Amino acid sequence: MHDTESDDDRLDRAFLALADPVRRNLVARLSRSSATVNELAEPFPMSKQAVSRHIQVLERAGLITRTRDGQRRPCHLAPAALEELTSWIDGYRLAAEARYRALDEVLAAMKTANRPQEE
Amino acid sequence: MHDTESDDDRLDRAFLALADPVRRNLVARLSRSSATVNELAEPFPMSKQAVSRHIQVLERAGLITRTRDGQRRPCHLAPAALEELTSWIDGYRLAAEARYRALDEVLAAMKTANRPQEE
DNA sequence: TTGTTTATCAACCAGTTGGTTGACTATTTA
DNA sequence: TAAATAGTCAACCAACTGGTTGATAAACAA
Repeated sequence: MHDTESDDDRLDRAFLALADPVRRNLVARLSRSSATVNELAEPFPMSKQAVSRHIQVLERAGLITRTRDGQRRPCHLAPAALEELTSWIDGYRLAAEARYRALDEVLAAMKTANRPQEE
Repeated sequence: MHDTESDDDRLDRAFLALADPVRRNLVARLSRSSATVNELAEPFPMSKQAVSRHIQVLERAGLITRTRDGQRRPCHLAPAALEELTSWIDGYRLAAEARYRALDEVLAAMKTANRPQEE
């Protein structure tokens, strides 16, 4: 299923999944322990169906996995998927920071070169 | 400006901003160097207005800043905002990983306790 | 001043998201 | 078997996204 899905699609779904306070709250909750739909839905002032759909969004994004335990469908956080996101972000963040540091050095060097005789 | 905005709102905007391949491409481009709207729009098969709006989404999310240079409005990546996102994710990722490691140890201990005489 | 370049604003439209309620499946329990 | 529990599916609706085109503002250049 979904053999031909691009990295872009995966990142789209993952970042979109995190762009909602309810779903981020679910991620936070699941980082403490796995939980069922009912357990996850309980704190929220909305229908269980709405929470179930939020869970599906997280699952399709690969951020959580689900197992079967009788009639329950426990949800488990998928740390590896979270790690992919931080890796993506950090690649560009570190490149930009390195560039800014290099620019600072150039500016510092120019400043020194312009006033070689000062203190 | 915007004194009464919650962390949730900021994270909503930032993750939503990254949940689009065009905007992620802009982030990647800006990690190499700052650039104007025209420069950023050039590679995309869409109107300059559409790219301008993507840039506004990134700016409102705090992921980029803009300066003025005559009639140009150069865009610059904001590494600190990216770092906030990785921090948020990593907090929960590391908690989950630690919990899973602890569970592995419990399971390993139970296995050993059940078969104390087996090698 | 006149015209060119850079960038944004406004109106419009198709598709998606996030909530609702009601019906349904599947599993467990009496 | 019948009834309760866990969860999903389907239809509906308001709000938002992401693209379009046309008009506009602001800074340069002639």
